[in-house]
Order: sequence, then structure tokens, then C-alpha cells
Amino acid sequence: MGRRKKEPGSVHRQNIAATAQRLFMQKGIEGTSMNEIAQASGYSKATLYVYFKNKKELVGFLVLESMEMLYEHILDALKTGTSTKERYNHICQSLVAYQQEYPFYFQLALGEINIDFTRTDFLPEELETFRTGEKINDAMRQLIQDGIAAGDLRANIPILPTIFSFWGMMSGLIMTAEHKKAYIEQTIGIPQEEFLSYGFWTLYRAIANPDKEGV
Amino acid sequence: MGRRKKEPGSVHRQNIAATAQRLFMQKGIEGTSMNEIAQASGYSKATLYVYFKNKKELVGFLVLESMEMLYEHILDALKTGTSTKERYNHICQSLVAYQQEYPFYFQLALGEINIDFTRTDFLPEELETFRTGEKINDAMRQLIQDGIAAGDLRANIPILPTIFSFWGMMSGLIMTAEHKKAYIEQTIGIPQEEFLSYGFWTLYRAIANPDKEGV
Amino acid sequence: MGRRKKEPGSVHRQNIAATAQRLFMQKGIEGTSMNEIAQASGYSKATLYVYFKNKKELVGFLVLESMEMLYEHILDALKTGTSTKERYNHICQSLVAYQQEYPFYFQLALGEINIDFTRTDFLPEELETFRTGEKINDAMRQLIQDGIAAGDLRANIPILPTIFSFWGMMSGLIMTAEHKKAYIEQTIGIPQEEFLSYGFWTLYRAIANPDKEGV
Amino acid sequence: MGRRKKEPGSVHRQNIAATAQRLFMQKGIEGTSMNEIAQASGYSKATLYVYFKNKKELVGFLVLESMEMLYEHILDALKTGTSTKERYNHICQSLVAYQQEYPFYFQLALGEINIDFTRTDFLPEELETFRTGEKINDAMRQLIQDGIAAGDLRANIPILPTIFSFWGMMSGLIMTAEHKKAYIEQTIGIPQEEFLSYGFWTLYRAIANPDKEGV
DNA sequence: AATGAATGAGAGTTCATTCAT
DNA sequence: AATGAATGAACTCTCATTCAT
Repeated sequence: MGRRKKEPGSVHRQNIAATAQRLFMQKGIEGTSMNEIAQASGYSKATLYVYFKNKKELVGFLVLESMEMLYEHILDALKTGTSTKERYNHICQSLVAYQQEYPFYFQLALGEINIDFTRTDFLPEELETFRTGEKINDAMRQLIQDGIAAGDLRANIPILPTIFSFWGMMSGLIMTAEHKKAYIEQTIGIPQEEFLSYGFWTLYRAIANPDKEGV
Repeated sequence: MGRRKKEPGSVHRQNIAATAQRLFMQKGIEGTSMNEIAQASGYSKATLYVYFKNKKELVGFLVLESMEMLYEHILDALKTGTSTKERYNHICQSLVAYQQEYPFYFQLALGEINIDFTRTDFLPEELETFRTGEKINDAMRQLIQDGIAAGDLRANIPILPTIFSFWGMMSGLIMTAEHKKAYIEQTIGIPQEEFLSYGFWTLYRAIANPDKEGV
Repeated sequence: MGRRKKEPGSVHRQNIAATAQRLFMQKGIEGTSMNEIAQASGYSKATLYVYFKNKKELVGFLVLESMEMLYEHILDALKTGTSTKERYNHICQSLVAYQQEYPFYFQLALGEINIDFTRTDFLPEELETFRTGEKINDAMRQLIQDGIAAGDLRANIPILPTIFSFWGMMSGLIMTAEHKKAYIEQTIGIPQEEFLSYGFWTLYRAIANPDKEGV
Repeated sequence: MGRRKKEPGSVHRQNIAATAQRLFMQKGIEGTSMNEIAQASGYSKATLYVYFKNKKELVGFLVLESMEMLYEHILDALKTGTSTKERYNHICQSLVAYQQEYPFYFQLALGEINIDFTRTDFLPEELETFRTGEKINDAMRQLIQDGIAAGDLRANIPILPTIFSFWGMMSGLIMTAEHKKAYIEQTIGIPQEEFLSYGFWTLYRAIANPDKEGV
């Protein structure tokens, strides 16, 4: 899955990034010090600054990485399905799986699918991140267009608003399911997966072609 | 809308809280120091600690306040409407209005609608926050039950899962609309409000009674 | 035991002092804040400064009080005995009792039996403290002189050096017994009281008249 | 006398410790801030925390160092003497010399000859301190046993109680001599050394074999 | 006489970052 | 390329003390 273009110190950079990712995941970005990253990765604190200009750049690198991984996940999901609903479910499942495997990346990816347009001073890494976000959007667009063509989805849904609103609603659902897992399981009395399935299905029903979908 | 019980005449506590809220909004909680709050509010650092035991309590106070304000907003929205869809739209609008007026509070309120059940050492403020969250949930439940009774909503929707999934999806939608306002307006070419309306309407369609709602 | 000369606010001053004494005893002087004293005594923080110019003066007042109480204890001890050894034992016992009842006062009293002579700017309270220390020394001197006269103590012991060296050695013994109570009881295997008795007896043997004392 | 094992070349740790020792001596531990130590030692405050984890560890280091130096002093004293009384006097002199050279260390060492047994969470430095204290006790025991064997000391004195009570009494004497130097010299009219000699000799008489010692 | 309110000064500690080697 | 050493700046929080009322 080689997508690392420039390979400056490569191995070390990846080691550091991997350690940082793990720690960020456990304790948050602000809760993780460069010192801890240095000790956990086995490098000296100063060496971190050889491979990343500062903490911000290290975070930016991780964001990019997370976006790319998410893109892979989604692409895989789209490939494997046949019917629209099946492919939709695959995407949902892959999002959930991704959030469960990389909770920290998930949050990062969500917040960074696209970028503040008013800025002009983008780091190369940020531009790359932006482009990956676009690729994900393209994949989603393809799914919807195919769905409409196949008569599985309502013909009159506007594609771009649907992509973006779904993106927001699905991530909101997933994060709710995660943050309030205990509350949901105790109050509603259903497991997290069932809660998510219900949410995704509800959402699908809103765009499904009512003639075909006999729900 | 005052429900602050105690607080003899202490306008200072409110001054400090208001300043903190503004700074937290601009720079995040962790990014705002007590020193900054002191300077911006015109009090000495030590005075902050006269009115709030520590930073955590200051944040907790803000969270509670945000929950209570949100609750008022939602109650007002539920009262004014007549049909289910109208009342639903009022809630959506009040959520959006609330998020636009108090963006930071909105984020706080979302994250705190309910509480980690594994803990037992709750501060009084946290318990109050929790109870307010429950009241909001009750209001939502009432809306759905009334809607089903009136034949406006599908009879077979499970109430609690719907409340919680809607809560997650609506907040996800609102935050997407806010965070990516510029991107949405430039890429999709529709104003933020329209994007939100479309999203809320999509969501409503998923639970509307298909017999009645002629969408 | 009225020895308070001037009675400014009397009751309140005593209340505050008593509370401070209790807290100092529990947590040390530096470990006790004026705030804590205020809350524990039921006065406002500002009121403390009505009755004591500052924390230092409050401590000074307590020192004087401790000296006076110690003096009373020692005087009582000297009165009740008959033979020299009996009176010596009474003093030892009263010292131990005093240290056990007022551990904090004991330490203060020890450190302040007399005062830095190079200073000239004594507070009235410090002078009083000094005078009480002198009275204690006089009582000790009387004991030794009586003992020599009675043939119970060696005739050739120099009185003043004996008083002061005994004062140091006895207090050192008592404090050791207190600070290392657990260690002594576990390592030596004898209770604290026995350890103290042994120490005092050893010390007495050093000045006892060897002709009379058949140890 | 170097027994500092580790410490590659770090003269800085010693610089800081030495500065701290001086300041602690002048103003007490609680009265000395890390800031002051930093300024007085010529390092930045942050650098202090490179060499010592926190203030407690810095104090702990000083305590251990003081114990080890005291141990060296005492060992030297025991080696050089011949008769029991001579060796006893050497110990006394070395204690006095030590207290005069390192008054703050002396106080620390006294308070730490042994440790609260109820605790189990000892720092490595505390354990080492404890062990050094035990070594000092062993040296004292040897002196007494030798003295009894040689017939210089009473045969029936219990060894452990004697060690601990002497330890307390000697340190009490030394501290009295130091704290009240001016008072003693002016009131008694003898120099500090003579006062101490008298005290030590008094103490020795209490355990000396009366048959041999013709006092 | 008593205090609510306020604060300057400073405590110990941590952090991201730099730089000579 | 890699790092040991060092630090300025900032952090949260506490304290003894003052003063208008």
C-alpha cells in the first residue's frame, strides 16, 4: 500500500509516528508530551525534531495517514458489495470498524475531510490531506449515482448535499454510539452494534426508492 | 431564563464564566489558561479561585449552564408547534440557532447529554447536568409519541433508539454544517441553511409515516 | 489559671489560638493556612487579623502559652515529690506527659526556652516567654541544690551546666522516643515508656551521689 | 570519601545539591523555593527538574548524603581510638565537628536514623538512607560491646536501649549547645566546647564501670 | 468589631523547543 | 544523523494579607 512519497528517514519517521499515534489514542494530543513520545519510541527528544519540525507537524502527518487509511477502507467496502444497499452497509460497517480500530484517527479524519478555504498558507501535508478527502467524496458520489441508476435510490436526491449530510450524520451517529456506549446499552437495553444498525438503516430508508424498497 | 438558584448578588461569577466561555470558544478549553481568563475578565487570577474552586469546576458550571439553556430552547420549540413536522422543524431550528449563538456551549452540551455510568463520584453540578439531559430526552420522547399517536410518524419505530440516533445524527449534521460552512457553500453551491434544511428533512422522511406524508 | 494580662477581645483571641494550636499540632505550622484556622474557628479570615497582627504573632502567642503551661507542669512536679529522685522522676514524667498532651507545644517550648541575645527588638510576648523560661530554669536549679544539700546528688556537679545539659539531653531523649516509637518498640522490643524510664534513670545515675545511690 | 556510585560526570547535580543544602540551612526546607535554588545555583528552574525529579527527591538526596557523611565521620572516630573512653570521646567530637561543619545535614541525619516502619512504599534513596542508619547503629553497638568486654563499661547495661537513648541524648545536647550558644556562654560563662565536654562526660559516667572509672 | 471581597506574589511543576557537539 | 543538556515560558493553584464597609 505504498503511498509514502518522499522517504526522508522513513523508518524512524514511521516509528515515531506510530508511537505518537498510539499515545495520542490513549491520552489525547494535548495529554501526550513530546517527552513521552520520545521515551516510548526509543529516540531522544531532540531526534523527534529531526523528523518532525514540531508537534503540530507530527499531528498533521498523522491526520494525513488517517485519511489515507480511511480512504482505503472505504474503497474496499465499495468494491466488495453488489446491490446498493449491500454496498451502503459495507461502507457503514467499514466506518464503524475503522473507528473501532483507530478511534483517534477517526476523529481526526472526520474533522479534516476538508479544509478552511480562507487560508492560503497550506503545508504540503495539508494539501495532500485535502486531496484524499476529495477522493473519499468521489467514492461516495459514485455509490449514490450507481444507486440511482439501479433504481435503488430515489431519483430526485441531490447528490452533493446527500454526500455531505450523510457524512455528518453517520459520523455523528458513530461517535454517539461510541461515547455513550454504556448509557445506550443500559438505558435502551440494546447492544451498541444493534443501535448502530438501526441508525444506519433509518438513514438509508430516507434515500431509498420507496417503490423498490419494501420497508 | 434565570434558574441559577443561589448566587446572592455575585455578578462576578457570571462575568468570569462569560469571559471563560468566550475564550474557550476561541481557543478551546485546554488552550485557554486561567491567567488569560483573569486578564480578559478584569479580575486577578486569585479572584477566579474565589468564585470557582478550580478550572474543572468552571468548565462544569459552563456545561451545566449550556445544558439548561439548550433545554429551554428545546422546550420553547416543542410548545410553539402544532403538527409533528412543524414541531420537529422547530426543534431543528432551535438547535441550529442555539449552536450559532453559543457554538462552544453546543459542543459542550452534546458531549454531556449523558454521563459515564461507571463513575460514582459525581459532583453536584454533574448530577444536575445529567438530570437536565434526561429532561431533554423526555421532551424528545414526548414529541415522538405524540407524532405516532397522531399518525404522523411510523407506528413501528422504536422510541429510545430513535431519540438517541437522531440526537447523534442531528448534532453531526449541525457540526458538519458549521465546520465546513465555507467548503459546502463553495463546493455544493447552496447556503448553509439550505444544506441543514435538506439534512433535517431527509432525516424526518426516515421516520415519517409513508401513508400520510406524501413525499 | 488566669495569666493573660491584657484582655483585648479575650474570648475570641483564645478561640482562635486554641483552634490554631490544634491545627498546628495536626499539620504543622507551615502546613496550616490562615484560611483553615479561620474556617475551623468559625471566624472570618479578616477577623483573625483583628486579634493577631499576622501569622507570626499568632505563633508567638502560642509559644508563650506553651511555656507557661510547661512551667505549671514542672512546678507541680517539684511540689509533689519528697526525695530528690522522686522529684526528678516527677519532672521526667511531667515532661513526658506534657509532650504527649501537647506535642506541638513541647517542640515550641524546647526551642524557645531562651532567646537569641544578639537581638534587641523583642516583642513584648517574646520577653514574657523569656521570663517564663527563666522561671523554669530557677525551678530546676532549686531541685539540684536541694538534692546536693540532701546528699542525694554529687556535691561537685556544676549547677548551671547541669541544668542546661540535662534540659537538652532529656528533651532529645523524649523526642527520640516519640519520633521513633515504632522503630524502638519493634527493634528493641520494649515499650516506649520503658525506654524512657531507662533513659531517665541512666541520666540520673550520672549525677547521683555514688555513696548514697546503691545502683 | 566518594561513594556516589552513578553520576557519570554530572557535576551539576552536586552543584544544585550543594546550593540547596546551603539555602535549606539558612532558611529551612519549606522556606526555600525551587526558584531560589535555581537562581542561587545559576541554573534555570527547569534544569533543576532535569537533575532531581522534584523537591522531595532533592531533599531525599541531601538526607542520604548527610547520613553517609556522618557514617564516615563516626567510622573514622571509632578506628582511631584505643581505650573505650577515648573512642567515645572521638565519637562525640566527630559528632560535634560534623554538626558544626554541616549543621543542616546534622539535623537531617538525626531525624532519619530510622524510618517509619508502617510505610512500605519507600523510595530507593530512602531505603539506602535507612541502611546507612543501621550501619551507624552497628558501629555504636560495637563500641559498647567492646567497652563491656574491656571492663570499661558496666556489664549490665542493655545494649540497644543504650544506643538509642544515647543517640537521642547526645543529639539533644549538641543541638542545645548550638541553638543556645550565646545564652550558655553569657549565662553560664563557659565556652560552648566546655559545655559540650561536660555533657558528654556526664553521660559517659552513667554507663562507665564504677569499679574502673575513678570519677 | 467584624467581614466579604479581592489580590500580589509566588509555590512547584511541565512542556515544546533549541543548540552545540 | 542523533542526542545530552538546557531553558523560557507557561501552567494550575495557594497563601498571607489588606481594605472598604
